[in-house]
Amino acid sequence: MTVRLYDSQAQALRDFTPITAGHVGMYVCGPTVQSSPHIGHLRSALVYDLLRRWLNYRGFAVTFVRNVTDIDDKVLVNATDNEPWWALAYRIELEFTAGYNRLGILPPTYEPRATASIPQMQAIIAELIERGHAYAAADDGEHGGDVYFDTGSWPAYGALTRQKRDNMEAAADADPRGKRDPRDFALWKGRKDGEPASATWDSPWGPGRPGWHIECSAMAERYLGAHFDIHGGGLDLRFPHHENELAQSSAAGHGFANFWVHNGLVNTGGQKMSKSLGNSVYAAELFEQARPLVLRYYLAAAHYRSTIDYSAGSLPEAEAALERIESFLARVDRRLAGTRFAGSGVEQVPDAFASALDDDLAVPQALAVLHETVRAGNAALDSEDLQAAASARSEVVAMTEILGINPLSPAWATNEDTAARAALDTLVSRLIDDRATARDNKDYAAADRIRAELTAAGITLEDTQTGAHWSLES
RNA sequence: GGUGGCGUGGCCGAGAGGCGAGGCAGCGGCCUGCAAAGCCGUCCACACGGGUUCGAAUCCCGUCGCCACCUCCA
Repeated sequence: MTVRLYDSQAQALRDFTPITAGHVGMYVCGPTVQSSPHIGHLRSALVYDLLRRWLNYRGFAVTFVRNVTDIDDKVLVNATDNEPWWALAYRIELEFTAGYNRLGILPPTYEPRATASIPQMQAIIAELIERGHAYAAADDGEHGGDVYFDTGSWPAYGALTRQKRDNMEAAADADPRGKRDPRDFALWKGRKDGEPASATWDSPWGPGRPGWHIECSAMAERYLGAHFDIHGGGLDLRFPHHENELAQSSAAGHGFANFWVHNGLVNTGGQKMSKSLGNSVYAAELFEQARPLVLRYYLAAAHYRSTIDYSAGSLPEAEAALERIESFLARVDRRLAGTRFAGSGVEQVPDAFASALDDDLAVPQALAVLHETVRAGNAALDSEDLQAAASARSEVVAMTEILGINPLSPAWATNEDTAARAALDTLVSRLIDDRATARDNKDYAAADRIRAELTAAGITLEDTQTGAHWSLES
């Protein structure tokens, strides 16, 4: 039962062995809080939530760090006179947190903001200058204060994405400022005219702010140590962000990440989402279209490394698949109520499910096991094999619990599930009784009229051995 | 120019040398007063052309098409 993970740096599956037995340190690049969360952000966070839950289940104590990049070019650009950068950053951060919560994504062990680790960033920069891998740009009176990483001084530069420095497109840099080489990247950005004092920190190289890449290096090391187990993030961060993190941390003499994990992106219409195409799918509209549980199921269902192509039909399909699981659980609990099988026993996960997740978090195969168990459970109910039905039930609960999609979990309950539902039940039950009477009298016309009325109102009836059952059409 | 990925049945989406993943939709049957739900069956796919092999969707070579990264991006 060894967990295997695909390490993007090795470009291969590797057996996962933690640096410290029984413990896992995991760093995931969180969002730059510059604009509202979209479907891709949700997927990324969810992927690492699943990995974390699985490592947890496998007995590892996981220290999970996901940062908030609250100071960066984009944050400053999107700030306005009415909303300073720090207010914007916090407002957006709250949107992300709300989205994560709704999807049942567990809060990280630590969620550091970049602005709270400036001294740690400066310490790494100083170390890099000391070792000859970084330089302060020549002060031409305009560009003073910048510090750059000297990519030419680090032969391993390009190791993560297997690119040779000589082959890198270098001309795209519109503003080389004080760089010695266009491929060098900023560790420290000297304050520019017009930048707010609140976004400026003192440093040995003059006032300014940190570069994006150094933020993650510093926060990862601050909370997990110089050598930790897993570094995750979106595939699009591989280069330059992660390549740069790796270069600067290694050049500073730190072991850094043992495994690099990258999640696939979410496309729409076969293309990546971008502001210029205007095809971004934001979290807010997704939550309008589907229950959070459905959204979680949908985003978790594809393998974490594959690209998902989101389309209008995606969520209804996920809804249908999920309803199979939900209706089985409802059905089995109804049947088992009052029997000696009620209240499931040991909730264990089938071996096939566990080995699927051990194998590079193969959620699709794990879901196949889940659906097969649901079918077996339904078949057991059909044949009145309550023992088998009860064991299918406990397996289903255990599996969905690990994936965070247990429909019975209180996390998914809404307020309308309580008071309003009870009131509705009183009314619907009366109609169901009337219909039962009609059916007893073979007055099917009257019975069907009642059912049609309920259907029109969005209520579905199911006749079962224990009488008619109603549910709201979702 | 460099780096990486993808092309699977009506749709979504796994797999990765020999047993028809799973879901959705469709069709047939069972059940039902009729439905619904459920179960059983059915729909035997892997871009194209070569090759290796007893056997290839899976490996090799080539071709075509699509995408991503190399510039801010989960």
